[in-house]
Amino acid sequence: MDARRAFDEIPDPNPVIVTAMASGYVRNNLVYHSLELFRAMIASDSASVVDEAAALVAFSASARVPDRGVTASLHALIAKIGFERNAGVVNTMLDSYAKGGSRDLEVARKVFDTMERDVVSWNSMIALYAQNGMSAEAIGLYSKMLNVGGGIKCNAVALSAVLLACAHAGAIQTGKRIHNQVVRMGLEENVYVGTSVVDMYSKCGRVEMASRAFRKIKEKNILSWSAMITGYGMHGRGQEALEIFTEMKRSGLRPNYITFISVLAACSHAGLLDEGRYWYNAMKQEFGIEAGVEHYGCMVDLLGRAGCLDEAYSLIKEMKVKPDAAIWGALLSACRIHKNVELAEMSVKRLFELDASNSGYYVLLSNIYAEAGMWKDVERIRLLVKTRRIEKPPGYSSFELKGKIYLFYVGDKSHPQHIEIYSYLEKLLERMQEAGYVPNTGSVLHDLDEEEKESALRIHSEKLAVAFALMNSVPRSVIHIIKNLRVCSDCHTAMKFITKITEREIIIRDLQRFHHFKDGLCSCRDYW
DNA sequence: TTAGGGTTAG
Repeated sequence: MDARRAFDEIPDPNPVIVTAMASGYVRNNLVYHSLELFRAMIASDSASVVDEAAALVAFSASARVPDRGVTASLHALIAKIGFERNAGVVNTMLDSYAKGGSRDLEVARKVFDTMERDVVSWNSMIALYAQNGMSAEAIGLYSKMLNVGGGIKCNAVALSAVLLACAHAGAIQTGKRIHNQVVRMGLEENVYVGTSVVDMYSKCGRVEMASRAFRKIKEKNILSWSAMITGYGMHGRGQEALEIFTEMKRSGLRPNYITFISVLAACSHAGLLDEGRYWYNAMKQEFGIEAGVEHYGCMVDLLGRAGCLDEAYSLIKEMKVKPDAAIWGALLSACRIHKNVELAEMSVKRLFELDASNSGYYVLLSNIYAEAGMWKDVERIRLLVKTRRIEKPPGYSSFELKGKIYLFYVGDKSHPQHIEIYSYLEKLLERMQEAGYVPNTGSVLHDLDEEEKESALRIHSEKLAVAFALMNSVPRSVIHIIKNLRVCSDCHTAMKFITKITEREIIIRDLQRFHHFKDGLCSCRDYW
């Protein structure tokens, strides 16, 4: 590096020069070299020569390395040289605690609570919560900022951070409130805020609102377009996703690695087999983008679900990158749809070599055996789960009522209204069965007798959440449910009957995509 | 010759 040679020739570099050198390292991703300079400063006890700028550069460097020790020694240094009240320096430290490898949000919060906060401090803390999936904390802190923030007003940065939290939680009511604030502040055209609004509405099930917000963004960048493509894709509206993609290219923007993940995922959700194949090839030939593991994942999913299991398997075999668990998982999932036990067993073998701790794969394989009536193998998998001490993340569904998020776990009885919810659900099930609903017991894991299987299905979290929503929401309003796993096929069928009987619209976001249930039909046309 | 916070996939 030329800069380093020049730096070494300076006999007694002052802090300005040291800082410039360190910052050069950070820009070139040579973070450790940068930190080395600051370590030397700390060690030589020359704290007096470290100025504010140097401390800022040091912390932004430490935010990029997984070394909590560095952040901690810098933390000690700023106290020593009297920068602990300097908002600029402390804000950067706050960020480095949470963004460095330690992901130490608790320490970050402690720093936040004791510092003299300015608008950047609030925004950083809200963003850190939002980026780490702690939506309730992010939304709560945003409200706190407006109420007790000592006159701090929200700005574009706070809005995009809190919108991310709403998107993650599927908090449509809060999201709409924030959107109103965006409109009042005239920030609809802002590319950061606008893109966040698009993302929020997409992930809260309102793709039309997302589209309207998208049109208002003045200078759309690649992220705005990708967000809109993803939005249509998640809702199974593959053709519209492709139209946006075409429009993006016409506007002069070049699609990148992530854009193609959005495009291929959209094809996969909508079952657009030919289009998916076409864009997969064009990605390399026309745009020079080498397929990454995520693109292969989309293609295996697309081919597999369309029933081209052999082609999906061949694609995996010819991959230039090492297939990861998600790839074999996509094939396994396709094996379930097309009831291919043999290929499923092979996929699982490869899966367990990569990641034997993920409960999802055991459940999937067990379901495949169960649907094939191979109960002995189901039992074998259950034992494996036990002996390997595999922990299942509990399945839950959530529903937002008057701005508050209610969570329902499988068989949940913790809700104060649970007796009413269960009896409401019983009555609903009776009416559904009169209308022709037959519980699909094939999706039950355990080797239970038929009656037991039926009662196991009744208490799935999405059914509980929908019952609660029907009991408490405004009549005729659309019901939004967020689920942390995939919807099972019985719940999918049940929702269709529920919309028919109650004449209500239900939108469920699961781990993969959206299902819009209306008048006894689902937007996915049962392709999922 | 230096300086803190925000948006896209799965």
